[in-house]
Amino acid sequence: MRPTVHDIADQAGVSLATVDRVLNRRPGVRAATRARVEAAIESLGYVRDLAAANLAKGRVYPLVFILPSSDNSFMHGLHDEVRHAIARSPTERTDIRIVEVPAFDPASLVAALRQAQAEQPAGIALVAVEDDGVREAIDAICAEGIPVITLVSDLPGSRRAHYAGVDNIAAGRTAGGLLGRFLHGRKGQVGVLAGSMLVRDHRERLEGFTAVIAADHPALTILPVREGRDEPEVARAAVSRLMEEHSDLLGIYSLGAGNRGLIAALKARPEAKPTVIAHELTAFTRAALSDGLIDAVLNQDAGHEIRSAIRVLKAKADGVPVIAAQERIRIDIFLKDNLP
Amino acid sequence: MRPTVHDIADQAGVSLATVDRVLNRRPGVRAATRARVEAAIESLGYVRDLAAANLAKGRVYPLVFILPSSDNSFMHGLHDEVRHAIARSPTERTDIRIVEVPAFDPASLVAALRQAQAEQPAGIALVAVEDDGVREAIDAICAEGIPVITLVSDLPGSRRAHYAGVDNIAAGRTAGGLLGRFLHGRKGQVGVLAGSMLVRDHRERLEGFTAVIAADHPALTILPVREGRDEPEVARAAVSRLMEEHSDLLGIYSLGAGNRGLIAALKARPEAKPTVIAHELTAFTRAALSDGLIDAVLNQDAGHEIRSAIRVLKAKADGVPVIAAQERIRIDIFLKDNLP
DNA sequence: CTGTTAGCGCCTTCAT
DNA sequence: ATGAAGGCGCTAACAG
Repeated sequence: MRPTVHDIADQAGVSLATVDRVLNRRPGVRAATRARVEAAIESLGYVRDLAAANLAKGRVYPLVFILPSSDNSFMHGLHDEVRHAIARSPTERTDIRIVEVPAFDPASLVAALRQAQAEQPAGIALVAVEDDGVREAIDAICAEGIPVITLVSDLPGSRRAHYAGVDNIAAGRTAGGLLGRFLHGRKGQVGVLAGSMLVRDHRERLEGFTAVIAADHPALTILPVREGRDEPEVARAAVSRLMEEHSDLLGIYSLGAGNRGLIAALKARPEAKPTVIAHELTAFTRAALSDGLIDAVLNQDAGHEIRSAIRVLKAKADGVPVIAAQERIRIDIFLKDNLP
Repeated sequence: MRPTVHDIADQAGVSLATVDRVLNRRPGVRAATRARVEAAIESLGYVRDLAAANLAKGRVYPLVFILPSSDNSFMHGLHDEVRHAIARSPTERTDIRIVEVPAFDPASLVAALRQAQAEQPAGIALVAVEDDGVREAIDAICAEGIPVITLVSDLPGSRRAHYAGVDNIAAGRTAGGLLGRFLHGRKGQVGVLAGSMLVRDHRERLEGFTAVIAADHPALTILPVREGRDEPEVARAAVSRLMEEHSDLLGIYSLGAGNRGLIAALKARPEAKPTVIAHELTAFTRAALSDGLIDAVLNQDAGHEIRSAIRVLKAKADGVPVIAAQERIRIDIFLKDNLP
């Protein structure tokens, strides 16, 4: 049988209340007594039953998710997954609030963070934007002991407790490796469509992509990056122009969202079909994969990211460890042959 | 506040004990009373607090994992993951026993199932072998209300409650798609190395592979399958022979385990480097990927499979639903560019 | 058939 | 500074 608080109390010769004070680092215990209790905990190998503790406390985990209000399928999916999590709240003891902020807008993000902080939730998750003000706002929250984690796009240099998202440099490298092999030694130019160079995930994907093309596929030249703001219409215009200016384009790497626009542009010029690698599996990219318009899709599973974020926030709030391997968000690669 | 058993008792005008009997479908309640209680449960929207129930019951989940004793890295990894789960048992209320059986041996598997059944555990997981005796043994256990799930290799036609493993047809299709694109229109022969055609996962991978090659890459011819028994030495010999007999081999799809042998054979003939797709990321395949000896590795994450199997078995034992998307085991595709 | 009561492991007033 | 007692939501004897 696992040792309980009663065993500790017996062994240390104190009451349950004192044991509890020591366990929860509350004041009102003489140093000597505390030491006795701690010795008992140690020697018995006690580990607290979190479920029982939560039952007694009636604990719920108020969490705030700050998400950009971008109008693209990936972000819609992310929102949906948070809503699903909200539906599970009763059994998971969570109380999740979604806050929407304009995309790529540091000031709004900082304001949202401040407001979330005022609520003193058990944890905060956000899609970060690379900005020092954001960094400071995050650090201020962490300083209060509230765990903050980044979602989808990380913010190194901040004190965030965790990043729930893929390794974007590896994602970019993978795109480069696939595109290079699919193009198989042909010589020519490839274009890159990004959302915004303001977010770290897009910058890192480009970095990985560029590195692999340069190292392993020197016959390919990368054209200057076009930005589509992750908005379908902007993306469409950018890709159309790209294809007009370079009629002999061999490939396109779409490393952001708004692929609806990319696909529209590809459809508009069926005679010049480049090899295309895109990110995020949505209804649109899925159809394009099936049709052969897109050749491979790199995906991050929004459901996994959200569930992982919640598990990690709860664990951090309780100060218990997580299973690291379980929380690594993987890059899914989809070809038309393995669509789920 | 969520309704509790007390609320039900009040509303139905009965005692806690009666509510509990109804909730747990135990006998000793008049039909009329039962109906009243059920009406109260319904109208209050009651959902039981599993954590509290488990606390009261002192519940633990005795589970049996039946694993083949094959000497290859993938199976070693699978064993390791179960051991990790055993280490977490205290906090997860599980009590896991590992049973080892010879690989590809239906009779031993049936014997192990019978013995596990005798223990009346809360659930059983096994790596299935395609065999009617195994099917019957599984069905007999399910008939007793003990959930059985298949791991890595499924057994359709049995009553197993769940399959924790990848879609092997899709895996084979993916291998075919990648190999075809990497070979990019070249004309010639490709070889296939399997473990045994007795296990369903290998048969399905072959099926998917063959279909895609035939449909999308008609310039490629698939040679008759060689079996390596998932044993490194047997696999090495098989591949060596294959390469000797076909000096102009364009590609190899290794759809089973024992890739240590495949790699040794490839190294022995550096002058004739075919394009190679293999399964399972291990220390050996990882090194071969880095070295360019293998071009892509399809992987199933053993840790995810084991954790998923445990979650599902517990859920089935409790009769509660699982999050389907969370339990889908994905096919990871690794190139040298996205090694974790 | 139905109800009373104690208790799972932990936390929290309220006294002392 | 410490302890006694009651309760979280649920289950399980044991009585009636």
